[in-house]
Amino acid sequence: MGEFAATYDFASVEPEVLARWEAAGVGAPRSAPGPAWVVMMPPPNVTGVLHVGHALDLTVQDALVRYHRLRGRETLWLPGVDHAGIATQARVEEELAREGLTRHDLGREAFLARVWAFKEKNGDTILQQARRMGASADFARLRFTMDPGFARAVREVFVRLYEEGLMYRAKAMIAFCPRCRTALSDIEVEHRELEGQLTTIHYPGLDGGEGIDVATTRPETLLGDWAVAVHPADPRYRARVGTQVLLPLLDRRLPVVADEAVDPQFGTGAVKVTPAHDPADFAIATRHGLPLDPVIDEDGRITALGGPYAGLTREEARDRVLADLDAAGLIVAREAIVHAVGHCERCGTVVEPMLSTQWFVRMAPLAEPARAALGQGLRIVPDRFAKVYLDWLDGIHDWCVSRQIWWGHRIPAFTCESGHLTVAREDPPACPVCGRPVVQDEDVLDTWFSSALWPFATLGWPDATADLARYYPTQALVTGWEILFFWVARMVMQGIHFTGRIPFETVYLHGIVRDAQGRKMSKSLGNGVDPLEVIARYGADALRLSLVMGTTPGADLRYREERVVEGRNLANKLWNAARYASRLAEGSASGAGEPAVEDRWIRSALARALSAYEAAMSAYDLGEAARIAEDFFWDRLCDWYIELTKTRSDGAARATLREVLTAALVMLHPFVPFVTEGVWQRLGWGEELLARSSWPVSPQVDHGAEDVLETLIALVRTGRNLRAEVGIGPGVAVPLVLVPTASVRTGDLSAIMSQVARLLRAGEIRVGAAGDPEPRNALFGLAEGWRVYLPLEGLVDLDRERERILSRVASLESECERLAERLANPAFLARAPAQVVERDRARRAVAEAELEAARARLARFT
RNA sequence: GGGCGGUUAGCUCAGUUGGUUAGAGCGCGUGCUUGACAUGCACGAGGCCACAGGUUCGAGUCCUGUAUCGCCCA
Repeated sequence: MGEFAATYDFASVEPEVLARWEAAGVGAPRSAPGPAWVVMMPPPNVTGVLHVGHALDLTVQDALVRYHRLRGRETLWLPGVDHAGIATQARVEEELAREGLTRHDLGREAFLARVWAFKEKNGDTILQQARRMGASADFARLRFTMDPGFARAVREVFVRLYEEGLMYRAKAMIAFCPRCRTALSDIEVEHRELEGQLTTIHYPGLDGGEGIDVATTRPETLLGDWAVAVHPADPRYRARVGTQVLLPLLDRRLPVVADEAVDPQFGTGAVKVTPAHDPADFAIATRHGLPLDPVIDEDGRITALGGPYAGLTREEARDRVLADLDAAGLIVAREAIVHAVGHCERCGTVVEPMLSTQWFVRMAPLAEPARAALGQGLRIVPDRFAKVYLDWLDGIHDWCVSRQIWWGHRIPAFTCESGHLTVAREDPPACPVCGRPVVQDEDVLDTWFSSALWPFATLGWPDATADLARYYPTQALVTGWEILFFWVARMVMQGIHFTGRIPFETVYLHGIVRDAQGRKMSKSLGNGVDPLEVIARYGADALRLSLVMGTTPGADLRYREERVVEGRNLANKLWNAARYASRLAEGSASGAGEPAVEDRWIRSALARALSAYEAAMSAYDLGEAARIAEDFFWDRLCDWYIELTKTRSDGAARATLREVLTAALVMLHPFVPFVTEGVWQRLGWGEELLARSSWPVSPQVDHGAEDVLETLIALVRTGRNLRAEVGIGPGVAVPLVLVPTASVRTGDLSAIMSQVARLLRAGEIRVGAAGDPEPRNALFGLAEGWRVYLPLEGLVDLDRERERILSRVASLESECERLAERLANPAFLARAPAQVVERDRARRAVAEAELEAARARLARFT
């Protein structure tokens, strides 16, 4: 490995480090005692390219897995790809459309061959990009949700659920997307508030009756009406229940029925009943034995039931129906109304509620154990999502899992001419009941149905494999909160049902990455950020750090380039600290090993940083851990420790720097793996790979050294402040006089005096005794109870200096007053914890001593 | 309609079980070619913690309400 250049060049170091990791197989699990730490990568879509949301998800997982690897656990991060039924099929159909073809022109088999070809070509794009981000997954174990083994697991699950009565086929109201041309589950429908029109239509009475006015937001569905319903207790309509009215435009006779489900407050209190296209209407129709014929087909067009309107789209039909009603004088009123309209979550098309025969999973029996799992082995981070999870389980609906597309796991259900239904693990050659030929169900399963098996089907289930025994259940599942229901909850249900184990201990939910203005990234806005482009400009470490820092679990975060720059700067700082350390190591050590006070202090600071870091990591607060590590490295290690030891080259200084810099590299490695590894290679201090090195042994906290350094830092800061106050540049050595007040904590400054002098660029330095006279014409400051004087004959602006001391006196006075007041309060003394009282007493002592010193200075100031 | 979250420095955000005079980065001002780093160093300015009540010896933190922005569910 090369030398240290003056600035860090991520463009050359990152690929070099990546090659080294891949050659060493860093992602492969290495046997270690104790349980393995496992995380399953949420499989990205086979159609996808890496976006910044993946980048966040991958960064979090990689940071966790690298951390646990460094802690000595056997780790497995299993990557994969999802076949993404509807999305992938749509992509290939788009390709075909450019050739003037549809999937029906090809036929099912040829079409699927084409999709597989697409998958082979594009399938691992995201995972290749994930590697470039430093993702230390075990790519040798890459899984695909349509692999033969996975397909077997999906089929096994389907058959078992069927055998257990949890999978059934039924005619029910489902949501249908006319554009995707498939049924959807209820949670794939996104409700959007839209401005619409509430149209009140007059349905004429029959045989001279007065008729009824009904209100609707969907006038076109009138063509599919089979009744008008009113509330049984509604006095306005009670007399008309049992009579008939005439459906406008089609002259169909409709009964007036009474049903509790009608809200008398809404509209006119009378509703039209379109049984095949509204869940509430369907319920009414079932109760009253009405026909259920559909009026809108799977293309979103009017069926033959609509008579002259047949073949029109829903939108066209609405316009025509309204125009015709208007012409007939049957529109009573129109008013604007805001109402929720269901849209296809994927393509945005208005979904059509439709009566249809589909496969469903009975969810209530699966939901109950998933509910109980929370708090008994399952936790969600952040925990406020626990309530969302529970609420959803409590109101769960049966899951429509059949999809009218070709790309996916085909439903293993077979019917013969006689209508016997067979659901089987192996394709039956003939009907087991009557021996006649069978045909397989045309539909495929919802992609999420197979995703729900991800944690165990990837490990070989239903076989009892060694991997399954070793790596299941897993430790964490990292994903965005937006798929808590779609994926996470269903994994919990299926995991418990089929393995008897909760599939992961912790669900870590992160937010979505928004643009700098807080807007969702989208293709139409063109505000998306391409992670690869960011990596090309700033390096993968910079991107990773920007995604982890300044974020909290569950909260959305804004992408800001400034933060990426911050990451790049940290990488450069790490590089340069290592560069300094390698230079220090070059010459021979002068003198041996008694550690100086700053050596003891930095090790104490390391102890504190390690313990805070570990606590943050176990709380999955990665942003906090990263901040702790960065702060230790940059503030404590670079700004103070290295500066304090620049004149030393003794054995203790070298050993200490090596120890604390190593620890800083290890702590930062999960977040910025490339630069830390690159630096480690060049330092050659230990293990071949930092990624596989071991966790630092924590030193002891050293209170004595901390007290001394706290004083040192305060003195230096105060001195620098005074220098800056009068604009004395670093070229001028100034004299310095330190005089203790009654309350100093560190009375003996001899150990640090030369350091203070050097960091302040002080010339002559004198430590006085408590009673010493005040120097004349000196700048005055206070630090940790010490009076700090810079005697600068001729350079002191007397008025300004008096002003400054006056303001210091004022602030000390208010502090003393505040503390005195508090300490005089009997309630405070009686109820506050003893240590709080003690601490405030000590504070008062310091403040009073400083106030006295400041007043004395003011009094003698000339 | 039900629920959740945000509101803290010019900007983006931290702030653990209530306990110093509320922090960081960026930005801003001033000064520095200090022998790792100007992708850097030092010093500084900048906050009625959305608002109003309440609990408490003590509230950015807990409770109630209001405003406002966003999200989820129906």
